[in-house]
Amino acid sequence: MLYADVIVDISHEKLDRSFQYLVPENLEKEIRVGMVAAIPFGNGNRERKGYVIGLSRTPQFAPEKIKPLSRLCSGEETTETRLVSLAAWMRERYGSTMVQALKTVIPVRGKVKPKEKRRLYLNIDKEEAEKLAESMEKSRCKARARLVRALLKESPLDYSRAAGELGATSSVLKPLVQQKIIKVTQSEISRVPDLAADVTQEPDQGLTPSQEKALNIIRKEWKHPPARPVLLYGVTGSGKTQIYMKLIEETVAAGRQAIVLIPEIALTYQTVKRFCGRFGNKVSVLNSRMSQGERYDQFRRAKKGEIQIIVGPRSALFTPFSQLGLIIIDEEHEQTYKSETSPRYHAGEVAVKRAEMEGAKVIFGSATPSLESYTKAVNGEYLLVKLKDRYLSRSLPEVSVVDLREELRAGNRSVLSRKLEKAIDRRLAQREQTILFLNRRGYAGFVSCRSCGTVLKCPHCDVALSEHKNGRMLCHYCGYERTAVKNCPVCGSPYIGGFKAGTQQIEQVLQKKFPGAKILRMDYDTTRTKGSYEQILSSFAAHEADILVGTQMIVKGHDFPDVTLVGVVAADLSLNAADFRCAERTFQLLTQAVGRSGRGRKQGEAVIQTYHPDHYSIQAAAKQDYEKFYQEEMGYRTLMDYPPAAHMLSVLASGQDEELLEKGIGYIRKFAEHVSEEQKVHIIGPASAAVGKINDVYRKVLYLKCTDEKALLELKNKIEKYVEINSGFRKLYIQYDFE
DNA sequence: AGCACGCCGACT
DNA sequence: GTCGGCGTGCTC
Repeated sequence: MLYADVIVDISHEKLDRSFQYLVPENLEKEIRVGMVAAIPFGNGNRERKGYVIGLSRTPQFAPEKIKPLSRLCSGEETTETRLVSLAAWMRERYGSTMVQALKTVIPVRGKVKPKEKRRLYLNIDKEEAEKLAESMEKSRCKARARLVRALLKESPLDYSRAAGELGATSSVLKPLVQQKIIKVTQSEISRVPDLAADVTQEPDQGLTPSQEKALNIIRKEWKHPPARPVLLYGVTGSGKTQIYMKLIEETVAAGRQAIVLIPEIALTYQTVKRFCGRFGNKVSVLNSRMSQGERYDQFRRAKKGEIQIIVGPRSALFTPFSQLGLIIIDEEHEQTYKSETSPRYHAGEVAVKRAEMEGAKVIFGSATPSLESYTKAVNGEYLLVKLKDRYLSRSLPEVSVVDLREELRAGNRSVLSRKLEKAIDRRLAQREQTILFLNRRGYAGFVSCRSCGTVLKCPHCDVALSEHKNGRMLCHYCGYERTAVKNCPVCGSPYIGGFKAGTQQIEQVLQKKFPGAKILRMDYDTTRTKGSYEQILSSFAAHEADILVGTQMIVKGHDFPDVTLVGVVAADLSLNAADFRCAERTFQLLTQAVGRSGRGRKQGEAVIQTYHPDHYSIQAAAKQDYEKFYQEEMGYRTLMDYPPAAHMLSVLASGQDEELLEKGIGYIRKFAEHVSEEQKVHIIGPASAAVGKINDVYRKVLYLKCTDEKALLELKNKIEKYVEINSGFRKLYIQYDFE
């Protein structure tokens, strides 16, 4: 007896789980996970569509009550079935529930009603309706009367409003419709977002010889299977986007579709503009501020073939194109490609998998490839294509590194070194623009005691509180708030205060030093409202200000031709994070920041301020030398058994009962030790997670390192089973994450 | 979502 | 008693 786990294709939260069906013997050989099946559902055994998400030999439900499924719908593969099998692969690869995986892959099966809006009309004239309502009130048809009265006041009436405010359930509505008193229409309301109104037609400018050369290498690789994914490594400003566009054009011309992933839509406003300009109504854009419904509409348009290209963040990867031909992952090294919620998938990996399933090609692009991708390229798993020249042979900026310790010794206590200050002054005199980059958000960051080192923390979340302008202390996780302290709560010292290096301070310092300069600030505070990103960026691009001060968000993918100076205020801020990838992140941020300078006709300059001028990530970034950085960093990863030298799995357990949590994760450790005896698995922890407590839920983490990826995956599966079988883990929530 | 079941008020 | 509206709960 073979049973199939099926998710019913009805959008309702209560049905958001699987149901078991018996597989008829003649279908046993044919059925696969991911197929769509017709199933009898509910009391009336109405036929429904369902996704097969699992197969097993054991019934989870009273066997006599399990109905057989009627038939398999699609012999041939459809977009949906492929996406469902992709979800099945993700479930296995990243360790999540099938429902979670399916939800990420086939979105918007939930509260938001799909595309159409149901509306109710009165089908009889008003007098008649008035009489009818009266007679209904007299008889006991109160709910019906309510509905008719509402329709007398307002016609048409939204079905959602009728169902919500008036409590008109189907058993109220249905008889009225049958008696032809009320008419229901299903009008389609398309929520097509207004693409950047100021899109300008971008002509095909033609390619430089080095771009042409890179294109030919890619075309050649893709001509003959197996077509490997391509890692396009091009220095900042080398014109990767033009290569993407050419490849997209060819894909669309061949009757296939393309997905372009970018880190965060709002950050690459200019990129979006360029795509819209080049491809017009063939392209659609998804962004993270869009509602679920808007997103759903775009997916539906893609499915119907109304668009050929989609540009969007991570989730755009699951656009249901029927003939997917190309997936581009721009700024491939970005952290946003890794999902923060279960399944904790990496868009790059999933892209390769989806492409493999659908016969599409993948291209990764970056000026600072992640160590993972570059290693794969070095090993020949990806094809490495280099773009070494800047577009139109503009040269890279001149970079200098300033030792902040020296500055202090020389008596300069300002956040601006003498060198940086002079450089800004020169730019102002020449009417050129400056970008100052600070890798920190908010006003003052954490507050610490200069005498004993105590840091003020949130009592619920175990993270440092940040001081805000109004003098209050805030927790950025749970919103806990308290007043500022005058004395250290531990040693009583009055020397307690913030680490003064926020964007606001820098703005104030600049204002004082250069009273005539126009300054723009861009950070989480100034970009909270819709459209403010675009406003600030276009204002700066139009040279309406001389200096732009901001956090990481300003260093990504913008072209400001008048910027000839980039200053990194404190490179150490990202270098001292408690994370094995902090050197990589620092190198990436610095390289990208430096690359913002001198993208126009004039030669650019960059100044990096730091307390660690000799660190290899800073040195390599200053010289824009990726190879050098890669060698150094890979040495460190290999020495420490960190990815990509080894593979690492983190097991995050969380729960409200701290004691139970400690016990549970201890058992997992013991189990892992026991199971992996023969393999060389290093187990680290358990330790408190980076954020040890969120909203009074404790979190502990266990790290498992192993050079053999398959062995680690197997170990994860075993732990998953172990946790499932033992009821002691019922009150703990376990998440898996391949780093 | 859509169907059956059972409660409850009104009328024979 | 009986009829029928209307809320509730379940669906492998």
